[in-house]
Order: sequence, then structure tokens, then C-alpha cells
Amino acid sequence: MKDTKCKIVKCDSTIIHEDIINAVKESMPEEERLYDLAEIFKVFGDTTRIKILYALFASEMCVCDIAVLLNMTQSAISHQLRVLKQARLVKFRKEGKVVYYSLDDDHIKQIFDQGLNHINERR
Amino acid sequence: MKDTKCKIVKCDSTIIHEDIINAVKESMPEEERLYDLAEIFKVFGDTTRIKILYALFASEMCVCDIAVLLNMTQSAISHQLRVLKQARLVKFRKEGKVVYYSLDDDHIKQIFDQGLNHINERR
DNA sequence: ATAACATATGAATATTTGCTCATATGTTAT
DNA sequence: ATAACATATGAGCAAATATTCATATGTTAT
Repeated sequence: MKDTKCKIVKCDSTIIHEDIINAVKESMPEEERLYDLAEIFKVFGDTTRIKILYALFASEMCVCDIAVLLNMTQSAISHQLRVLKQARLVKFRKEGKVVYYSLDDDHIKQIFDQGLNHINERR
Repeated sequence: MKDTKCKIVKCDSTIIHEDIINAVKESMPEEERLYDLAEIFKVFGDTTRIKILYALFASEMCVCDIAVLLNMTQSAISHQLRVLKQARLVKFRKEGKVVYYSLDDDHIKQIFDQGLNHINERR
């Protein structure tokens, strides 16, 4: 009950299950999309940014508020907001010298919820 | 039409919108969960690991197959599979000296799909 | 104009991370 | 037992990244 037509040759530079490899290769999305996908998750892959996004789920906030909330430097928060801005995850509006940030994407919450599902269901 | 009871004091060490900060603080998940969430996304935040997972969506594969498919070193793949294993995203079965890896989580595909949604809908 | 302040940003530093190289482990065939 | 092979792993290196520090920018109040 195991694969029959295995062309076992050699691991380095040659191929083992040629048929599987070819089939899988067909099913793979484009290189570029996989790259973009990794880029997004990279943005989510930092505790500070996750916290900022969760804060913004609840309310728009100015930079200083976020810094106080997370007990971090204004500069550190500002740098991270730039990353989130570049990823088009947050937007901002200015009111005098104060800059208010808010979410710019509807999917984030859903993605996070499923991430938490994963965490929960592995006990 | 702007917030009225702003206790504007000072950014460093003091507070601006105290009421908002407190409200948001209430709504935030536990520190630990946010950390775990970031950890998962960190795992997804690498092109190689994304590719491996996409390959495993299509079929279980041995380490060597994956290395050939992605045109990477067996060692590099093995290291990354360890990361995926620790994150409980993949499982494996041994058949002689060959080790076959497969997915160990049902949410991954959904999470990825929503990640792709995000990419698509921002044009 | 000047002082106070919110935010942004560049440079430097420390940490993390992905890969390579060499080698170890464990299995199969002879 | 030995050779061949699939996989795992530790050490080292290079690149990426998060934060700090100092300072720049732009706004408001005086």
C-alpha cells in the first residue's frame, strides 16, 4: 500500500519521486504570490505589531496613546507604524499635531481569529 | 466632533487619551496569546516555509523530494521542517530511511487563503 | 518669533534568523 | 561488517530586523 513507481536515484541533484514532484509543482501558486504571502505574515510575526493591530481593532489611536498602552517608546511605535502603513494595514488622519491611526483592512481580524484557532485547538 | 475629555499631559510617561487607553486595555487578549499568535505568523513569514506548506497541501513528501522541488539543500529543508514540526504544523512518518512529511493542521489553508485575499484586494 | 509638543526618521546596536558546511544518526543492501 | 544513502543537527556566517538615541519636521499656543 505504498507508492510503487518510485524512481529512487539519489538525493543530491537527482530525483526520488519524480511523478509526485511534477504534480506538486503544477499545483504550486506563482513564486511571486508565495513571496507576497510570506511578506504579509512577516508583518504579523512580531508581538509589538500584533499588539498595535489588536489595539486598533478596539479604537483608533494616536501614536502617543499606543506608546503608553504598550509601555514602549514613541519612536519604537512610530517605526512599527511605518511598517504597518507600508503593508497597507493601517491608515491615519492628522488632527493638528496629533496623528490618529486606524485599521485599513477588513481581513486582519479574520486572519488573527483563525490563528488563535490554531493555538487553541492544539491545547 | 472630536474627543472632548482629552487629558492631554505629555507623551513620555504620561497619558493623552486616558479613557481610550483604558478601554482598549480591557479589550486586549492576554499577553501570552498575543505572543503565541506572533510566533505562528513568524513561522508563516518565510518564503521557504510557505513553499513547503503549499507543497504539502498537494501531497505528502519526503525531505529529498521537497529539496528537489524547491531547488534547495537537503539540510536547509530539514532545518525548516524542524521549525514547522515544532510549530506542530507538519507531522511525519518513517518508512525505512525515508521520512515522509505531511500537514498536521486544518487551518493553515484557510489562513493562507485569507492572506491571499488581502493581497488580491489591494490590487 | 519662540517655546512646547507630537510625530517621523536616520544611524547605530543588539538580536534573531536562514543557510551552508561538516558530520552524526539510523536504515538498507551487500 | 561495510558501504551507500536519507535525514538530522551543531557551529559558523551573513543578512534581516527591532529598538534606542539623537535629532528633524511640522503644528499650536504664547
